[in-house]
Amino acid sequence: MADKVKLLVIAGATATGKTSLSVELAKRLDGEVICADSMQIYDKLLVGTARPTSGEMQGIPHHLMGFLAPEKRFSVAEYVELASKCIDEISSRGKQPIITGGTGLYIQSLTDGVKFTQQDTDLSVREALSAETNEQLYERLLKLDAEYAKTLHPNNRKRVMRAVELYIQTGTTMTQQLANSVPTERPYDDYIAVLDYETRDALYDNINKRVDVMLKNGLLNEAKLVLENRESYVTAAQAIGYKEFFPYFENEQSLEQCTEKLKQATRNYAKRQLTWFNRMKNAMHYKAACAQTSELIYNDFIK
RNA sequence: GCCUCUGUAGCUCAGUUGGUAGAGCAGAGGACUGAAAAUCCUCGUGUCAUUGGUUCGAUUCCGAUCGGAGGCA
Repeated sequence: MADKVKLLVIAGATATGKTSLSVELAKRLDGEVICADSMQIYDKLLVGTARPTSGEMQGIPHHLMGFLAPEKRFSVAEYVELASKCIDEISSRGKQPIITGGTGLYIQSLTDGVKFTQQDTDLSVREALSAETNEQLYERLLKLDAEYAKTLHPNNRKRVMRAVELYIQTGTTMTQQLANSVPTERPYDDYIAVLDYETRDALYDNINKRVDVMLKNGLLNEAKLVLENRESYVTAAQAIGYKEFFPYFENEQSLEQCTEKLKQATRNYAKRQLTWFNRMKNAMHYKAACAQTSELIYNDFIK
């Protein structure tokens, strides 16, 4: 019990100030930051993913940021593996690991210590299944794993397909995986702080302003890059902040329209993040609430 | 000044052959185990511009008034 690594996690929706807060806490705790963000891991995409600049990092080492070519796919399983190693490595040097990011799935899987079923990267099954309709896929899943199928809506194609794929490739059903993947004991002595604003309006206001700043910082150049490579940037092209400008480049919509669309998409995304973190707040391991000041989190963490 | 079209949910618009109305988007809530910034689910009462008339009954038909758009002078 005592030899568990102490882990600080700074979670929260986009534009809640995770970056500056984690740098501040890293300074006080002699720590290093590990990214828990599904898009900031990619190289070449800085402005749109709000990756911290070297100025913002203030000399604090940041890991798992911009290390992957945008052409590469990535997955939670890989994330948990890489982040775990990173935590151990930082901790072995006597530094405090700090996880910072907004991808709920990554954070939860890491802190719960989810053990994913061994599976090779093989897209052939997925490709083979892609010809089937939602109904056909759902029928298939009902036969393989009715229990899990009942928790999904037939329209949720990606999830249905993944569950089928999991079984075909590994012989394990999703129900089995869910039952066996979470260890009874959490791997880290973790402390999760979730950042938020007093009101929804304040959050949305900040998001809108940040989009305007991104545009001044050259967001359109990155968007153009993503547009030109949208075939190969499989995962990265899904990032919010690029695809919204495609209609502008294709002379279908004005820059203003696209900018509004981007602000809206970001607000919608923030809402989804809030839902995720709200659920985490209700779980046992959640400890701090709505703290925008480093003081509160710092004092609570070092207890 | 005249003519035509138009005024319905925060926005864009359907619709009611007269029995008080519904989509998309926005917004709110939720789910989430190898694409997760992805994907998916649930939630729709609003003086149907105002005001008279016809009618058992008008948002729907007729008139007037006030907005808006276009056309002709």
